[in-house]
Amino acid sequence: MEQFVHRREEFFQLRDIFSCGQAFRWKVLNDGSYRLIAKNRVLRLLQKGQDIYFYGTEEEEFAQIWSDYFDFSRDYSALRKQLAIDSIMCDAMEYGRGIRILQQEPFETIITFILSANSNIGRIMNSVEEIAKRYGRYLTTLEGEACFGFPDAHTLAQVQPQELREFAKVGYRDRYVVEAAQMIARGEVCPEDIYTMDLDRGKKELMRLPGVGEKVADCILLFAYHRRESFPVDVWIARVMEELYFHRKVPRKKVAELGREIFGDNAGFANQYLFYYGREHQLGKES
DNA sequence: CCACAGGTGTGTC
DNA sequence: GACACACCTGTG
Repeated sequence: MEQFVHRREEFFQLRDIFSCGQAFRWKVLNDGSYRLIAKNRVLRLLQKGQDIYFYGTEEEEFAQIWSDYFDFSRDYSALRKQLAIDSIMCDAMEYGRGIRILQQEPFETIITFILSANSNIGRIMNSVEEIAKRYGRYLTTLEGEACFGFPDAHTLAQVQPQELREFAKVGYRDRYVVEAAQMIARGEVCPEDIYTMDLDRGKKELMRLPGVGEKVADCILLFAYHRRESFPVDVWIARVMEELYFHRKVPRKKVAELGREIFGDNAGFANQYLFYYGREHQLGKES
């Protein structure tokens, strides 16, 4: 019998957590459970109502690794009360009831969000999968499929950009990925240091990496460094905010500023609820 | 075949 | 600092 850990949580839905655009290495299996690859480990998650079963781990590892990864120490009930400032947020939070912001690994998050620029979730997931298959460590085989971890900076630093383009279909982002990995491998940018920086300083540091602009830096800060005040503005968030809050066209930079003003310290959570709600309902799109 | 989606980098004013 | 435009691939 495979080892597992059981938790019961009101605000936790695998579907919401994985399809809200923050993570790319998950898959729904035949029985409706989810397979997640993270931290060079494979986890299988099964949810029945508010009961969540984490297969392939035990209490000690769960406490050490997965508890923080799934943000178990946060009181989502209290967070939701703080964010219930208007009917828009209430609707968005009801729709994305089970969203949690994951605490993912910095290097993997940096690379996957470099790939995310000017792309879409399906394509990003394919690219990341191919990169792991080719350069990552073999972990285990699940339902006949081999699972690989995400490679480290030293490994990706030695890859030929052209190879990445051919195998992983990353397009012109090939050199961004390799050059960013090289800067990190050389210690020019140190992902660990960013944990201790304030938001602006951390953002500036990340933006030294090629392919990392305002939006990607904000995503990395939110999804890897758990900076909940970060407010990434992509095309969806811009549309949702313009349609629901501003009722006019607003420049990206201003949307980010206003988002932080409206939602304060929990702007990142508001952002995720609104993104998920807006994108699923195709809000603000013409025709 | 063509249109469209999607952030960043670069070049121009 | 504001803008236009190129960049690559998948999908409709």
